Amino acid sequence: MAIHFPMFVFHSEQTYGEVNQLGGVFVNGRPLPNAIRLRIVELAQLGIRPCDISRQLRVSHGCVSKILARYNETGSILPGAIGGSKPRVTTPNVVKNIREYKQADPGIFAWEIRDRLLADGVCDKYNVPSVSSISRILRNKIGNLSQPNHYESGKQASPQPALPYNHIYPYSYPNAMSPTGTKMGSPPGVPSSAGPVSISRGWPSAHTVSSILGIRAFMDPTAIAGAEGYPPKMEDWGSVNRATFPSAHGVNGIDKSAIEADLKYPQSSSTLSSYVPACAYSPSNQYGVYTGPAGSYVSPGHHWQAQGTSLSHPSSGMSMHAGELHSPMAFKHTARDVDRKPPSPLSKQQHEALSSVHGLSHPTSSS
DNA sequence: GCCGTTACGGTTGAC
DNA sequence: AGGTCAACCGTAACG
Repeated sequence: MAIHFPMFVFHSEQTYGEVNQLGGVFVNGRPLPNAIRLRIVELAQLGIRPCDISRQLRVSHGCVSKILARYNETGSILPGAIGGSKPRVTTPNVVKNIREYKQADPGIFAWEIRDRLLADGVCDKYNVPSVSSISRILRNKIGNLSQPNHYESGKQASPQPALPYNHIYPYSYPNAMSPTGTKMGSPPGVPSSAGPVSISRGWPSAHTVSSILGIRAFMDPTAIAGAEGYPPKMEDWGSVNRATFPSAHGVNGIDKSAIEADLKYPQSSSTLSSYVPACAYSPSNQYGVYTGPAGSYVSPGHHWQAQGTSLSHPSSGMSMHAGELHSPMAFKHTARDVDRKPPSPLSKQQHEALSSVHGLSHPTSSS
């Protein structure tokens, strides 16, 4: 077979990505959209084989394998935390102590804090933060104590992170819909200034979930800001896991709002916790949808809706409703496969699952 | 043909 | 402010 060059897709709609051997669109270095991840797990739970899922969703089998393995292990469909580094000296305990010192004496100097960390035995001479690190901690993690932010106030009460890593990290999806439903006009990589919320970075992507799924939320300031308005802190990574997720809301059932939240902020929404427990999350993992002609994972304008199957994790008993993945993928051969050689007798449910993926729209095959 | 694993080129974000 | 680096990503290829 011919050598396959990943095609670089760049749309007039300001989306881009590459096309894999299966015709699916992906963005190198970035996780698949949660919608796809969810679909993978969903189909697997219907008994559809990974190889078929791979073909159906046009995701490499290695990726399907990885996502399913992770799901089986952690119960989470979400990708891991991307980027950052584990704190070397800025441990939660150190931050906590610094906060206390600062609260007790708002005028305290960084060097005094440093001395106190040593004196109190919080740190030893080998791991005590530098003065500059302390300054950064004060600036970035503690901020103005007279105006405690949600994150800190929320976190303070608990030794565990209240949230996973990234609930509010908006990418500026070039083709993402603005809160008003209008397309963002910013070119890739250029933070949009149109919205009330400053988008920290541009994320040119063909995976704009918003366009695939019609999710507005990536650009929705209120959604982006979430309840906290602050990103979770990296130092909590180590303890961020399913056990740390509050299960208050989670009745093992994830409803549409949860899915939407998921799509918006992959790991952060507490509503997600029941099925995305394991995320140590990087704020940035979400991008959207695959709009490339080759990929066309989801038809723009559709909203992700919970209407189909429910997802349950064997080990946790969690379940979720999967939204329908509107994917005008070209299932030329998949339809054939199903017709000709069902991998195994598919149940009616399985057929429905597949057809929900297949038959949505025409293969655009515009690539 | 299926699937687990891994090299690779890429992104991310705390330090 | 900007570079570093270790985390992650999905694909492609191998066995």
